[in-house]
Amino acid sequence: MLRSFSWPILQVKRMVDNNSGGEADNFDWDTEDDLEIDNYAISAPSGLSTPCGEAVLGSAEAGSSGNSPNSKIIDHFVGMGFSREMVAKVIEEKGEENSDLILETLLEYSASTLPSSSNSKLIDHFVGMGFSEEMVVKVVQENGEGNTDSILETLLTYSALETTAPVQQNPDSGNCSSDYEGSLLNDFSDFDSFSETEEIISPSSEEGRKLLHLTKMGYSEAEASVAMERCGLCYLIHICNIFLLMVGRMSKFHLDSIKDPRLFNCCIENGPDSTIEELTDFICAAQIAKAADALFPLEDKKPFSNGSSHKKRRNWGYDLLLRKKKLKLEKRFDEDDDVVHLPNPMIGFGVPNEPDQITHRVLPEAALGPPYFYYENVALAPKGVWTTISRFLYDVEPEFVDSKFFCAAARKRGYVHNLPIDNRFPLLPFPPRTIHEAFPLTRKWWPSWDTRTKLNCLQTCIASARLTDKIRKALEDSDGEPLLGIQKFVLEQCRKWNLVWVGRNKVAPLEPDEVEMLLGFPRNHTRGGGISRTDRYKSLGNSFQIDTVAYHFSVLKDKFPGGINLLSLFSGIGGAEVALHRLGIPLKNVVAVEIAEVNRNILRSWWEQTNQRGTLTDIQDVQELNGDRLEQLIKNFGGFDLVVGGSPCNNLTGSNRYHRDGLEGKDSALFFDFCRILDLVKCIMNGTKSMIV
DNA sequence: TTTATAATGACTTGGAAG
DNA sequence: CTTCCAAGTCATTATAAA
Repeated sequence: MLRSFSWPILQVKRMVDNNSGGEADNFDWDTEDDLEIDNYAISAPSGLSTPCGEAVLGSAEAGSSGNSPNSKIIDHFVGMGFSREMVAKVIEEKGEENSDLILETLLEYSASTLPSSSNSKLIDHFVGMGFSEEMVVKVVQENGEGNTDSILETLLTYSALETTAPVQQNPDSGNCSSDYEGSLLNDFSDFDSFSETEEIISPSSEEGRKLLHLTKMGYSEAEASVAMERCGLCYLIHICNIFLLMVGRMSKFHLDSIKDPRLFNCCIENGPDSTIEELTDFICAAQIAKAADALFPLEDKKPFSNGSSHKKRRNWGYDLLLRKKKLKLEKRFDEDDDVVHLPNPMIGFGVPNEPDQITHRVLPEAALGPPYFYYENVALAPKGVWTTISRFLYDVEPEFVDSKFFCAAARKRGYVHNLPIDNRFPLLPFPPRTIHEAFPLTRKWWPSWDTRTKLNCLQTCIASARLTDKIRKALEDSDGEPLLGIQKFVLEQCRKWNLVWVGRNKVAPLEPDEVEMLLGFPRNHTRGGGISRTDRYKSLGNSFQIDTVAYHFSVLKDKFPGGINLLSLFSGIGGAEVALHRLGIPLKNVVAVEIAEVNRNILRSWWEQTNQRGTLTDIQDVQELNGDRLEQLIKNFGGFDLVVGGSPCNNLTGSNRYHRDGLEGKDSALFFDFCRILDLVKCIMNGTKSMIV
C-alpha cells in the first residue's frame, strides 16, 4: 500500500528534467493567470488588498458580522475560494437552505467561465501538475479524455520537445461573458495595485536595497546558488509555498502576531506605512526571482532590471496562490488525490519482533544527507497534510508507526526521515508491552469484560474526577456482573480517557510518572523544577515515545562512534536527546529550540544530571533561528549530523475541536520553519564543504 | 496571577452489513 | 457497490480555586 504511494511532484520534476536543455524559460509563466483568475476569483477580504493587519481583521469582521442573516453561509463559500459577489448571487437565486445545491451552482458558474473546455476537471488536474493550460487542452483534444496515461505521456513529450512554441496569450481574458464581471474587475484592480509597489522592489531605489537585504535573513545567498543542483523546480515551488503560507498567516492574524522575522523586520524597516501588498509582494518577488535566477542562470542576470520578466515571475507566484486555492476547492469533490493510506498494521518499515521488515529503500537524491533529518507528527492528520509534508521534505515517503509495538500505549505517528533502515535494533530492556505488565497492581481489579491489553494514545489532558466518580457509582448500582449497557459505557470512557482499574469499581487516570514510564523517559523526568502537574501532562503528551524513536535512531550508533552534533527543533522535554543518550550515542553539541521555558528547564536539568560532556545551546524560538545564526553555529562545530523535529500537531490532531485547521493553522504552520531551517542547514553545510574541497 | 477542573464534538477510517 | 457503525485522536476554553 505504502509502496504504491505516488507523489505528483515527481511528475513535475520529471517534466523539468526532460526540459532542461537550457530552454526551461520557455515554460509558460504567464498565460494561465487570466484563466485562473476567471475561474477562481480572489475575494476582497482575503487580506491582499487591505493596508494592515488590523484593517484586515476589521474588514473580515465587517464581512462576517454584518446584519445579513446568511452572512455565515456566505463566509463559508467565500472561504472555499468563491467570490463574495458570486456566492451572494447564487444564494439569492437558490436560497440558503440547500448548501449542496449552492455548491453545485457555484462550481457550475465557475466552470462556465473556463473557455470551451470539455472537461475542466481533467484539464485542471494536469494544469495542477505544472503543464500549461493551452498544452493540456490541445493534448486532451488530440488524445481524447479516456486515457489519462497517454495524455500524461504526450504532455511530457511535448514539454520536452516544444521549446520554441509561441506562448499564446488568452485573448478572451477581458471578454469573459460571465455575470460576475464586476467582481472580476475588482480582482483585477487588486492585482493592478501591485504595480504601484514595483519601484519599491527595484534595487535602484533606496527602499529596494533595504528590502532586498532582508531576504538574507531567511535565505542565504549560498542557498540560491545551490538551488539548481538540489531539486530544480521543486525548490521554486517550495519557496513559493512558504510565501503562500505567510500570506495565509497574514490575512488570518493580527500583524502583531506575525513572528516571521523577515516580515517583522520588513514592517519595522519600512515603517508603519507598509502595506500587506508591499510586504508580501516583496517577499514573493524577491524569493521567486532569486530562485529563478538560480534555476535559469542564462537568463537576464539582474533579477529586477527587466520589468516584464519580473512581472511574469511575480504573476507566477500569484498563479500558484490561485492554484492552491483551486486545490483546496477540488478537495471538496474530488478526493482521488492527496489521500495517504496508512499501513495496517502500522509498522512502518518494520518493528522489533514482527515479520515484514523492509530494509532497503531508495531515497530521492535531494533528500540525501548530510545532515540526516527526522520529522515527526500525528499520523491521523487531515487529508492532504502528509502529502504536503512529504513534498516539502524532498518527497521522502513517511514511515507510519504505532508505538503500541514498542510499549503498552498506542501512538500513531508519521516519521519522515532520511536515515538508513537496515540493521536497526531496539533499546533494551524492552519496556512493558501490555497494560498488565506495565501496571501489575491493576490486575487484581481488572474486570474480565474490559478486554484492553494496550492503552490508547497518551494525550495532554486527563479525565475529570467527576467522570471516575460517575463510573464508580454506575458500577456499584449493579450487583455482580454489571448490565451490558453499563459495561459498554464504562469501557467507552476507559478507552477515551485511558483509565486503569485501581480498586473495586474504581478507575483512575494515569499519574504523570506512569506516563513518563510508558513513553520511555526516566522516572521524574518532568517532575519538579517549577512545573505544574497540569503542564507535566501537557509536555509529556506532546512528546516522542522514546523506544520508537530510538529504534529509528539506532542505525546512527555505528556511524557516529565519536558522538553526534544535534539540532533539535521543537525539542520539548528532549525526546530526541534522551533517545540518543539511551542508545549510547554521545551528544557532542546539541542546539535545542523550544518555546516553553518549563520544557527548556527540564531538558537542561536532565542534561546536567546525566553528566553530559558536550554542550547544550538553548534557543527560544525557531523563528529567531535565521541564516546568520545557523551559519555561526555550524561554523563553531562543523555542521549538524542530525536535525530532528516534531512540529506542533495541535492544528492537525483529531482531539482539537476548535482549530483543526491543518498545516496552515497558527501553530502547525511552524512545520514550514522546520523546512526552512533544514534547507538552510543543508545549504550552509554544502557551501562549507565545497569551499573546503 | 497561576493552577486545577470540568465540559466541550468533529473528522476520518476501516470494516461489517445490506 | 453503498450505507452505516464503531473506534480513536501529541486539544481548547471557561470557570473555579488557590
